[in-house]
Amino acid sequence: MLRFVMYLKTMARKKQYNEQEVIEKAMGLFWRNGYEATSVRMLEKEMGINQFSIYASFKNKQGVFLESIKCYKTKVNSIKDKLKKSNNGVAGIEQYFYDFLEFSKEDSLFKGCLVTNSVNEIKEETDATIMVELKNFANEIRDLFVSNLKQDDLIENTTIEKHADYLMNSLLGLSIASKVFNQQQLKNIIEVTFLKL
Amino acid sequence: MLRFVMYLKTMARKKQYNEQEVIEKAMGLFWRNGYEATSVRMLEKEMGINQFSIYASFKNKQGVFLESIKCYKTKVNSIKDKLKKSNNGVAGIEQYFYDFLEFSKEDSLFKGCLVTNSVNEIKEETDATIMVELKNFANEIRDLFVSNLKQDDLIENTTIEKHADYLMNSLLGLSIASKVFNQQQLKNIIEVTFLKL
DNA sequence: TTAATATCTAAGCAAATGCTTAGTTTTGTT
DNA sequence: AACAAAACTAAGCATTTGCTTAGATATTAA
Repeated sequence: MLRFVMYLKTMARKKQYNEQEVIEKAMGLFWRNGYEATSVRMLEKEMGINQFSIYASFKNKQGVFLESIKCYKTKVNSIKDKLKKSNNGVAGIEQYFYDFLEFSKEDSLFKGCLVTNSVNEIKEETDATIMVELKNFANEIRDLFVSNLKQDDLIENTTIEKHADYLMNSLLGLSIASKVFNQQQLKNIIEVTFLKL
Repeated sequence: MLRFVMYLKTMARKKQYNEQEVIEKAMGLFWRNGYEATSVRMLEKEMGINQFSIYASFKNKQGVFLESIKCYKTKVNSIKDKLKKSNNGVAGIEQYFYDFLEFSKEDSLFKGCLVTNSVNEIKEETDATIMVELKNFANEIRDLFVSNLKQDDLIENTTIEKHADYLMNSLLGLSIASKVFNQQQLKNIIEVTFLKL
């Protein structure tokens, strides 16, 4: 109550930007560029707002990055949800691989997975917060693999966890492979990965 | 001849460091830290020589990095040669996966593959030279996979190339997975990867 | 209209970046 | 012993880094 009154009392000029919108742009830059190689000046230009506003809204560069990861996660949700609802076992997982490739492509450039790229850059000791965030993300997808694997009778229950790890590894690989190999090779990779499942 | 005389004439003070030795130290730093996050001051300390010497020997930071990649390649040769001589098909490749994990481990920390890490950091447009270098490296290992796959009768000749891509993808994945998953999971990944080959 | 205050612009800060230079030291040749 | 020249030290360069601050502007409640 008191707080509400105080808010009204101190309410003044409105923000001229939408935090969600500018974070989406920041995310794109981090995705293309990586964390270290993205400077606050570059963020300014990309987000279209002044440094003051960046720091007012997100505290610091790491804050912008953490929000970008959150934003990335919600974007990934579109293909994650599809997998969640698929209910067709391994086939659904295979489709997820193709969906990921499409998702990570901008024009003809493959950007990989923002989270995977970050795992490579962030050093556990100095940025434990971010690393925990990243490991959680990987495990969320792994869990979806587990539940889809259970839908088929192809894989023994005892080896489902192993197969989930196997599939996560292939997916992580694809994040890098997409930057090095051509489209046909990427298709081959997915094909062979699921060949004997 | 003339050149030799000139060399003798201008011969003066000797270098107080061995270029190969200091590059090995630089490589270790890049491997642990990545390219962007490694500053010339850090290189100074790690290599144990002054900035002047760094620039005299390697031209610039990128020069140090390129030499580090070369150095990394010769280090990898130890396990690559083992694979080359193995002559036992898929089993030899599987052993290479384990050898790589051991090779990329420092104390209890997995550093991944320096080249793979770099692919993630370097953007094709700005650092084309390095990217070419990295793609070549990946293809060299891929070629070894091809020739080992041919040693077995397990895989049809028509699908050997596909399987080589598949294995390269798993290996790339392992470079990241080793930073996120535990030892048992890594073992599971390799096990399943080779289960039906 | 006016007072209060959140948000803006733009200039500025110290520190770190990659790289260079001036000047000293060490070495080999004469 | 004296000279020439490569290799050293250490200071310094311009630029960029992440972040802050002073002051102008806009918006709301009274």
